[in-house]
Amino acid sequence: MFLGMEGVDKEKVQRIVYETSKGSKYFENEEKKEALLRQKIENMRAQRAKLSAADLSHYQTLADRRILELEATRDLSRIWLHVDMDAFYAAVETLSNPSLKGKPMAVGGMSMISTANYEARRFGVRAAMPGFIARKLCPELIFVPIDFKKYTHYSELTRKVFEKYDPNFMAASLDEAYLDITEVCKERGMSCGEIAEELRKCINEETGLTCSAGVAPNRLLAKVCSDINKPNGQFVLINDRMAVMTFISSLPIRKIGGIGKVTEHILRDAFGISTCEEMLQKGGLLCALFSHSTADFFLSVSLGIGKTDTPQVRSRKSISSERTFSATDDETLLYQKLADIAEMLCADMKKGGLCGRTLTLKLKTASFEFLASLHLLLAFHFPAEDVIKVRSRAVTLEKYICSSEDILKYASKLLKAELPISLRLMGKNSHYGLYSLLSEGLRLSHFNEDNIGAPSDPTQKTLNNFIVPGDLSRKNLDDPKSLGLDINDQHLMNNMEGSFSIESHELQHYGIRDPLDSNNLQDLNVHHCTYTDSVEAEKIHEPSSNKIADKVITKDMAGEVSQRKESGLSLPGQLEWGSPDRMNRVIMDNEAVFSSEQKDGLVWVDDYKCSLCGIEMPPYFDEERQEHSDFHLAERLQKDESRMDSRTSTPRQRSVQKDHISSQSKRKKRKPSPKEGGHLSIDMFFARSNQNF
DNA sequence: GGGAATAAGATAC
DNA sequence: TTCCAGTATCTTATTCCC
Repeated sequence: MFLGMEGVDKEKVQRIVYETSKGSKYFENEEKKEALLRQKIENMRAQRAKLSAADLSHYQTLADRRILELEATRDLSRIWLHVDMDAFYAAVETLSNPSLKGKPMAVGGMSMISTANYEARRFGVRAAMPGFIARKLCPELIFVPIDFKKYTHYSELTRKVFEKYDPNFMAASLDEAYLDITEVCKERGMSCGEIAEELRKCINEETGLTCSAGVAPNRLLAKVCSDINKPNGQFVLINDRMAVMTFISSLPIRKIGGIGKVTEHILRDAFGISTCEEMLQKGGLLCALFSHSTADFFLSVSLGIGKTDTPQVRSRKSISSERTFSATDDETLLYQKLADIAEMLCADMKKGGLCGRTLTLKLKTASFEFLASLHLLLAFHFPAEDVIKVRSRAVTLEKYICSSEDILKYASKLLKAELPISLRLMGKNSHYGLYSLLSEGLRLSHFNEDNIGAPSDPTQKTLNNFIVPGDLSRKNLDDPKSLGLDINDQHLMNNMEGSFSIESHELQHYGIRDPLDSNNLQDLNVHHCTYTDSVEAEKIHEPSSNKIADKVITKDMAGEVSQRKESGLSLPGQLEWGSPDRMNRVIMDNEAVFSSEQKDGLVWVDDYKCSLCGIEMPPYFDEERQEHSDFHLAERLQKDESRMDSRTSTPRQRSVQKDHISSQSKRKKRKPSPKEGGHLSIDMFFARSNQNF
């Protein structure tokens, strides 16, 4: 039974959650993800159907052998205790404000709640639920803001107690820990149940909080056990093989740490597996259709085998900070947010005494929006493309960094290379095709814990080692000009002494500018430059001493021109060779780069009917016609963009790909990723559980 | 082929 | 009214260089 779920009207909860979230971007995104999952399940079913009797027999033999091997590793010599604090954050808040006792309360805000007390859970309010939905479920719900300082304090109190029972206990989070109580049981001549009881009592005395405990021969099982008599209870699974097998056989797979919603769905719908016993019975099938490590995990789980060793101190591998905000494409704001995040990250780095050399920028983009002021345009329905997308861009530096200045410096370069996020076609009254940012995050990894703060010289070769000095075809991110940074960005880019470069396949993009690359638009928009300035800027970017690159540019550009002509797309790059009229227009409008009816293949049939969609618009609707044309172009570019996006993933790679198309490059073909319809790999789902349990 | 770097996707709390 | 977080970890896949 789920803790605190007694008396919950599940149907009512589901209906309210559905009605409240229906139509939101999040909801649409979830639906897309579910559709994708269904497709993957179908693929797995199809693969299963292809297996012959001989195949099945072969894999069953493999599974049987593996089961024997795993059985041989079963260790029943240790006693593990998993402690889980009951509704930790909420309980701490109630402790510091007793008037909350007995009232439905949640810790968090309107956008997200972290924990709900048991009174609130009876209304269906859960952790990781948006506050506004929680309030719909329970209008009298009291919201308490998160106060990590408080929780950390109480967490430390619990850890002092844990230490008495196992000095090497493993903290899984602020409110969870694993303890090996084998020795303490022996030393004090107490049963594991008695020790668990005493520990829980001690925690309650020290903190005033209650917790639940699970005792079992390994961590995987101990975790499952601590959930059984929650809250303020415990469950003991004795160290006996039969007891373990009986316990595990009827256990729903979802109760196992590492089997989440997706895995449960796959196992249930593709293989009819809902319990661990069924998982064991269908071991052959699992060996046939999953990777070795995944099948291994499934089999060991179904035998109730988990980790029993106390792992070496595992040091942290990365540290990150991210913030979500309301969707925006305001670059000044984005840089400001980035600066804030860099500050936060720096503070955390200093707290942990860490320095890292790989910086990763994470961007969450919102869907295309189609806003139009003209009612005529609203006659068309443009389905949103990708609803929410996460991009990450990383760079590995030669030196270790931890200061907010350094973090911001390199983070700004990464962000700059991504901007503008939006593919904008600004008409006078309309605003089409727009990506805006929902969140930014920064992560630092590759720590140098031995030499904190000091610039060091890692023995590993970095990409920088391969950059030939003076090879300007490789655009160095230390050169603000090479990224099209304007004066306003300079405040973010001082102290440019650090070496910072990017991979060669990406560099092509910088050396040879893609006429369709939005960064070009950025140059035009941000610099407010004239055509001449633009060409000058272009010259700076180009490898003046690199004849080969010059040739490539010519060839690629020519390829692009002919391609564009064939496809009927306009070519912003043509500005540099094209008609003076168009150049003037860019100088004047500074934004309507793409405007041209002919270029997107649109013709006004009989002078009033759009050849592409049939909408009728009289000749004197000048502006409307122009915008209508832009609209078709936006649609086309988006299709282009999403097609490229599904094949490659980064704008840089897209650009490179385009270059390759035109230059007939012999670059290797990429294997389809799982995203592109390949076999679903869920190894990663279990990596952590394998590690932890 | 191996190692390193990069990018994306997924899980858990 | 509000309209779905933040942090850490791991795997897979790809590309490049040695």
